[in-house]
Amino acid sequence: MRSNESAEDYLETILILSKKLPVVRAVDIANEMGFRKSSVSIAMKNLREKNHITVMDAGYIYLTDSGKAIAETIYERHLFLSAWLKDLGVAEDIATEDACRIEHVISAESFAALKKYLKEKGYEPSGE
Amino acid sequence: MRSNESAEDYLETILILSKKLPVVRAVDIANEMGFRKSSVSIAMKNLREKNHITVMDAGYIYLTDSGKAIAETIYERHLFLSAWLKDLGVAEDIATEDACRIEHVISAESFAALKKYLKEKGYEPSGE
DNA sequence: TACAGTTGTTAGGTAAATAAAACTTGCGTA
DNA sequence: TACGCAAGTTTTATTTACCTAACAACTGTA
Repeated sequence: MRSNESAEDYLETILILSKKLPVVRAVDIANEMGFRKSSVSIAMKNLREKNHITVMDAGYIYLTDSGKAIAETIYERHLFLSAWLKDLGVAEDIATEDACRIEHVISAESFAALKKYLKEKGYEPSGE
Repeated sequence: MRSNESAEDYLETILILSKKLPVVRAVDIANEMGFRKSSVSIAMKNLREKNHITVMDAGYIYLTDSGKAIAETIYERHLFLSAWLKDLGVAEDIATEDACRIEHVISAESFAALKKYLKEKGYEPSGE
């Protein structure tokens, strides 16, 4: 249903992997997300055409400014949303799963309101 | 992306229309959701095959017990989620749009936690 | 050098959800 | 009765996102 949920997920995964690995390749993304290499290959072609990533000759994938902006927006939502759910008493794994879905559909306005609320409560998510 | 988001939306719309109209027809659903009659016709066929609705000879659409259960679950989430967002200071129209999306992706566990939180704050959504 | 393993791409296919177009059916009214 | 409109269905097409299978290119090692 959602417009760019798939692309957002790939970009977020690239951001997360780039924090863990020296370089990010298509196969790393496939392993992380549980998709086939062919699916990742096509997704990377789409992200390249939209100028959200650049791919080196060796196959190393880097976020462009626009790709990084999207990835960081989604990742920040993920951190705050999972924190909010854990704050409500939800188990960590379920909070994480829900954050993975809600992060793609919540509006900027609603997220800003949640972030303000959490910050007033003194919460600052790790990983920021 | 989600498994049943489309079916859930149709069922919720049927529930809401049944509160407003004496009978619910496919064309009413099409008008309410902004989809074509053909799309609704195919969606109703799918809901019929899953026994979530029954359709009278005159074209009147009724929820079965299973269809009503799904519709009421989603609609309850809608009411609480939009209330939560308004409580956080989000404008009503945006809170409603966000609730329409989040209601399909939040887990039962997380929703129960939010509901408990809102009830402790004394909130009881209208329309329940 | 030859072979095996890894990586990435391409081609073709499937499923879900919606749209467009053409059709049937039924109803009301002139 | 005949016309016209509203409602519903069917068929075909499109888009998105995934799959499998086949293959090319590179790397390391025997």
